[in-house]
Amino acid sequence: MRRVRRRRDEGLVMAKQNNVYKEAYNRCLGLLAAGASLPSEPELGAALEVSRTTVRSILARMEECGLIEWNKRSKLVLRAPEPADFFPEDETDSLSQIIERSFMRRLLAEGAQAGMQINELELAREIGVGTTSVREFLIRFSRFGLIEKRRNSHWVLKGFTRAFALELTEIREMFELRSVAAFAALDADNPVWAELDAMEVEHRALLAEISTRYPEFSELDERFHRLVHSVSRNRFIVDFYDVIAMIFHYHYQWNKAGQRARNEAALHEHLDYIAALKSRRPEAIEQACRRHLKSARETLLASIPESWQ
Amino acid sequence: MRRVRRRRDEGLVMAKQNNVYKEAYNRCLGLLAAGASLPSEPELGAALEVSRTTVRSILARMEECGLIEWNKRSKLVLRAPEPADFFPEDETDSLSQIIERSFMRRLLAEGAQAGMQINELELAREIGVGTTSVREFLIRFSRFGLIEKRRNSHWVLKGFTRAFALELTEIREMFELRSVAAFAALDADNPVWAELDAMEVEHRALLAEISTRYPEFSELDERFHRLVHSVSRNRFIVDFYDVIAMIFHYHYQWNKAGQRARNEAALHEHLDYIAALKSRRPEAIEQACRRHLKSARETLLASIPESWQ
DNA sequence: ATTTTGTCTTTTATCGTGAAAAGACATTTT
DNA sequence: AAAATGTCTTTTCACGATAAAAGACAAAAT
Repeated sequence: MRRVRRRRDEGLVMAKQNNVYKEAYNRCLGLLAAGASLPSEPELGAALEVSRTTVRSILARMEECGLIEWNKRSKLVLRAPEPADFFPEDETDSLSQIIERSFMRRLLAEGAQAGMQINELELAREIGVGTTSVREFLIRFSRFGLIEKRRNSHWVLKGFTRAFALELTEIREMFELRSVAAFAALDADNPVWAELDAMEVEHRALLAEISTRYPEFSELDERFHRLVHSVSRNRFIVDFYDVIAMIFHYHYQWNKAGQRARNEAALHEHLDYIAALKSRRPEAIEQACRRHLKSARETLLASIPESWQ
Repeated sequence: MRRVRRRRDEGLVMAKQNNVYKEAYNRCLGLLAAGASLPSEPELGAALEVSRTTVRSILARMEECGLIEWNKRSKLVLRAPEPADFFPEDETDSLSQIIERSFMRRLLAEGAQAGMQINELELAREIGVGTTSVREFLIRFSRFGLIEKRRNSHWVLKGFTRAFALELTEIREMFELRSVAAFAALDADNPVWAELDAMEVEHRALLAEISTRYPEFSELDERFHRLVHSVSRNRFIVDFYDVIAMIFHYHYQWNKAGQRARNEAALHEHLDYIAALKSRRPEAIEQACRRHLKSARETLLASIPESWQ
């Protein structure tokens, strides 16, 4: 079943979605509430992380919508933004996000078997995008070790198996143990200590309201481990966390059973881990690190459906 | 300066180079000498690792050139191939090889500075290929940790610096030590031992004629270390050797000074390393491994021009 | 003298297209 | 019956084209 190509207002086939503009526009609506007028174009560009070209498109539409009065340097706020002013969320996603989500849904929904062929053209048609974007996504995705290319031919799914999880966690443990070893040797005035303190506060705050806020743990978990890995000062270790984060991100999506209890336990482990780091005692650090990684590995292994083993 | 687009014989702009066919054709010429007639199409396809479609194109041209007489199942060899029968080497390279070579030449020749911008369009024009191929190459190349993408914008060169070499070798040493630890625990009937024995013979043969054959060491070195890493049975460790191999491949190209002496020393280290592995004594293995990796690291560090530090 | 704005150019992201290469299936041969 | 061949379909690879987004630079404003 072939999906109809999406078209732009003008009626012609699009070459590129203006999602950067739409996403930045939505974020800029948040800035409107902050003051009576907006800063200069370069300042806005820096704040929104887009070019001045995009900033000017945003300002032009804000004027059209009666949100601001724009005259050269003066950008007076006329009214607060309403829900209707925002672009719909699905128009602000980048193509690669759309493709990634579709691809992962497919992978997890069908219980995709190892050895299965992946067809670029079919994927592109199903998602409703060009083949180039799908190809580029698959090339980027291949570093996660889940797919492999046959020259001049299809991709092969290696499968999210128990073996994959074990290989992944083996590397994770090597890298994290190496990183925490460097942690203890850090100067007392290294800004990482302040970041660690701030994170400890966040952990305690989340733990205090765990019954309602437990879904927020996933994001905090990633930030905590990225902080630890950053201490290694090794780009390969830092980059490898992308693989872990990706797997855990989808892991959290497909395995919600017992999530609250798991997150609460992990929070306690993190607090022990942080205390050990602050003690600067290598043996205590290694022990806390190993304990947490062991339970993280077990959680991951338990989440893999039997049928994929 | 813009290079003229290459064109096909028919005079139209090409969509795809038929380099798979040309490269397989050249290899098939080697098979002609072997016997009085060629095997079946599927067998040829398996031998050359191409589809039957390509095999049939090859046979058609071989008949045209008077190399064989082809009638259904019978493919009689009429004459031995001459140098003129081969396609020129530069027509058999895949686009990604062409792009990689050009890119690396640029990187090494200009003494490319860290922080330098990389422009897809400019690269594509300079090499004489489409932007899509360059984009795909850069995405694949990014996993080597030498370049980084700015969203919706250019790539940034991080530079082949001393820091890069240290980060790379740090991981390499972790991975290789982990792999050799698994080596000692291997069953006596594991085929890896036979491979190791065969490699020891190759090492001794190369060492015996080192004064003339020393350039062959590079390839043997890669095979030896890949064998070691394969024992880890971890895809991330195995795949990481691609990064090392890539760096060392170009390292050998830009630093030929003292190559003979370096290769001879490395051969001796490998032989010690192999002897240690065969002894199955963990301490001996670790010691031999560390010693070799240390000198490999020093060689790599010494090869980095001062100006890139 | 900076910073900001207006205007214009260049590059990136994405598409549709077409030849090369792979693959599927019916027919023929051993 | 199994393998090989002939024929046709589908997919991959690579291109040029075009809107979106970034970026460059001169003119204007503080």
